[in-house]
Amino acid sequence: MERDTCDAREASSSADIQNSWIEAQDSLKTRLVTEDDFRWQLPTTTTGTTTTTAIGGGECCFGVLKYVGGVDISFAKDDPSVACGTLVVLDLQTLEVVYDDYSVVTLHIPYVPGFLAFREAPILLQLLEKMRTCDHPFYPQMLMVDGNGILHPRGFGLACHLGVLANLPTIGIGTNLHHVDGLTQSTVRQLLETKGNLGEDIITLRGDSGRTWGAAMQSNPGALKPIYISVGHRISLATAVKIARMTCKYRIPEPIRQADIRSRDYLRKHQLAG
DNA sequence: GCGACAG
DNA sequence: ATCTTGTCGC
Repeated sequence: MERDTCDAREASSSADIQNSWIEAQDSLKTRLVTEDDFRWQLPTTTTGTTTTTAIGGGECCFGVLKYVGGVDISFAKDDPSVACGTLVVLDLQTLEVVYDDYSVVTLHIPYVPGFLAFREAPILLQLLEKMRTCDHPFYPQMLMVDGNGILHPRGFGLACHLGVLANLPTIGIGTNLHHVDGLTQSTVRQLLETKGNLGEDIITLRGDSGRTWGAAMQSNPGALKPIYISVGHRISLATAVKIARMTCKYRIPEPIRQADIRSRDYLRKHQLAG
């Protein structure tokens, strides 16, 4: 049990770890699907009521999107390593929570920008797996994630990571812009302002390279601050935006908002926050 | 060298 | 992410 007085012989430096993380991201990224790849269909909303798209006049062959999942993690105020992962499932028609589950763990991996998944994905995957292995009838048909999808330095954020590993369609929702490919808050603000005069509340996030990274949407009529929507896995940006719109009761899409609120409540109620 | 950097 | 109550406003 010799006590080291210096870090010279550490097994791996943080640079080594980050390089291994980059390799893992690049490897998982080969399995990423950025187009619609699911068997359900979106409900089509008409004025006031929600109806399903008619197929052959009868019942839909593959079902309609009904169970939308949301995941988030909150942290204890005094100890940032104590985290509560939360999975909720909402009924898309009513936006009511029909399932929720929580897992409090101690995290040993720090948050490093660009590598959020290595800190947060394990606990969230565990919650999904628990639900899937018991064949829960409300297992989500798709998942909304608090964090970006392809809007990420290497095009593989938390939403992609979770989508690939859980083999679920996912959408990334960010509250703040992770600057990538020349995109900045000020450019987004300017573009939204211009679009706003034309009655639009959304812009496509196109970087200097010409690549489309996602969309910025002013989901709350009054507020200027947008949310950042990006493709996670097995879903197109157009579909992701539609679903984000359908689930926005307030600024943050309801599945994520509920996961966020309940996650924090859970820590409070269990007096794990201090 | 300096700033930026999802949660 | 978290520390934090009420408060101003639509």
